[in-house]
Amino acid sequence: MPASNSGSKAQSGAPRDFIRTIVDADMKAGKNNGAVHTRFPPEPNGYLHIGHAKAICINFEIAAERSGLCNLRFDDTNPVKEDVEYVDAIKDDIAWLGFDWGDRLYFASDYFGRLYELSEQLVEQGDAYVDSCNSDEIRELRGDTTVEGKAGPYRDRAPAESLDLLRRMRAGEFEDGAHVLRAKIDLTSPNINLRDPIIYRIRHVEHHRTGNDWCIYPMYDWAHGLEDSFEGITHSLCSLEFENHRPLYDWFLSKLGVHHPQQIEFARLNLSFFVMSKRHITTLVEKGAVSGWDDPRLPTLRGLRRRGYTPGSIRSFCREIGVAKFNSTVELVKLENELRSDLNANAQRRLAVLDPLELVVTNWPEGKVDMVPAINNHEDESAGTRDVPFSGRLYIERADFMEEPPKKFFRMAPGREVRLRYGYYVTCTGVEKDEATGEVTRVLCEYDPESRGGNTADERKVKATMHWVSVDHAGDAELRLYDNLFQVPNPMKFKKGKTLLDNLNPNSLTVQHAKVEPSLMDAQPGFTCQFERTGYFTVDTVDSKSGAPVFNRAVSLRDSWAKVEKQAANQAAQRAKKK
RNA sequence: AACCCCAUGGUGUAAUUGGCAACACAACUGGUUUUGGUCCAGUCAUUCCAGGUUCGAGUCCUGGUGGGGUUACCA
Repeated sequence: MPASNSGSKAQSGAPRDFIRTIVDADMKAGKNNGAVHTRFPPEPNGYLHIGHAKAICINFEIAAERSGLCNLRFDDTNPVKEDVEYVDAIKDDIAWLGFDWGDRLYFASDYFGRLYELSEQLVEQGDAYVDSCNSDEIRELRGDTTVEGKAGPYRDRAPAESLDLLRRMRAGEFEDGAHVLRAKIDLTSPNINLRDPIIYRIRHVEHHRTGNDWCIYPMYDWAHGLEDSFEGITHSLCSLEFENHRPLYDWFLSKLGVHHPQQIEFARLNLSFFVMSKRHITTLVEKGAVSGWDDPRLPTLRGLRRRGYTPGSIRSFCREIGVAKFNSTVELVKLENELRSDLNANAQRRLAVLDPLELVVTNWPEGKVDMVPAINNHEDESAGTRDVPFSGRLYIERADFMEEPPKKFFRMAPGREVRLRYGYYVTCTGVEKDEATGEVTRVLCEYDPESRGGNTADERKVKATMHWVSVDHAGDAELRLYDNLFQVPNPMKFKKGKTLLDNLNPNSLTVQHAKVEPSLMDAQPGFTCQFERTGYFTVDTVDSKSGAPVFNRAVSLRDSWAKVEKQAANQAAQRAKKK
């Protein structure tokens, strides 16, 4: 199970939404014997992203909350687009999220035989016929939203003749495209899906699971409802774009007189600063804008996982955003908030200096090393402490020292006393500079031997507590600081002649070399911790090596000092403008 | 263009089904703090518009406006 305190705050009762309301009403009315059974039905043609996570959470959680079941079913009806590689990746991602489909792993391809038999029944009933028009002719005859469809020459083909042709299609007597099986519904329907939709098409293609057993493959509309029916699904939850397919879903099931689940549609997830569609993510991968499908800047589950997102944070995010039929865009900060909330409670703290500046403690005894205890997690006492070496030469953050500090700057400055976290109070006594550039190369200070651990007997206050790492004990680590992949909230909005790529953020990845406390040098891939005062980092699962760790920044800490700085900068700019 | 769906703070969702618009995030104030983190307190909408029904409308009706989906031998 994922380490998580997910749901710790959304405590105002169980989630409520229109789907849960329908399901509960059905159960109360005794429909389906009062049971609920859902399914998550991906096509194995790509990797899952956080939008899929929303659907996964909805299906698995609605069932679990009501002691029901949720199946995992691969909708592998189109062999030209699918592959086992994706089957394995999808299973892995769902399990990582923490959901268990038990022994209920199904494939549409396992139903090919039953699906075919029912199609013969439909033909015998006179509800389907074999059409021998080619795809252009079919499209032409079907019309469009302004033009009514017209019957083609084969629509009134006798059932016996259609049945014979269907059997020969199945037997492989025809080339791709020679015939199709179509439902006989209504060519004049304003809903195009009802204008004699295709049920089977001929495709002499090897299927990743059934090999060459079949040369006709069922279309989504034919397969999906029946799969739901076979599995005893009670509520078939899908996204809004299938709304217009529901009449067809219902038509097939009622014509066949089989178990009839209820299809309910909900809005897909949109997240600001991200693109969710497979097509666009593919573009990013192919154009080299990202390193692959598991790039930590991508909203793919593999990317988020590598970035340092926890399963619990994704699940609580999905719970928080709710379910509705309105096409909305959730702010990225909402997701980040869930991650911070999870990690704040569960991640251990470590000391790491991202942009090192040397600090010399001039009154520190030569050669002395003091192992000071550092608290692993203030939010979780059971996480205990660890000892960190403190010595006379330290690294501090360059941004934590200013020779001429502005008003609200609390950190180190000449003459000022600050606390080095878990260490000692130190007072800045001077600086050393590069004579040519004027850049500060070292900061000098004196420590108070009575302040070990960060407290003094006289309880005098300091305004800042800073993190540090001992120079002689520090390890070198590569840090990958991620920012939004796109620089605009809606990357799909671009001017004529421009593309998605023009909205990329050129600074979405910054690589830095940091000084880290010794314990971090053998951190295991996937280990996630907070670098105190900077952010949450996770050891990269691809490029990190023992002794040469690589850390990905999952998310930074909230930084109210940055806001103060920004405000000050804005005010200064405005003042300059006035002059 | 036709058909279908949708519309509640800056964002995402609630509202016991016609009865005081709630929660989370964001933003802003202030307090606490050995992380400028966390935590705590406070501020921030009369529900797209116009009519109607009603003692009473976010909720029901009519008409607008705006947004999304569909028009594949993909799912």
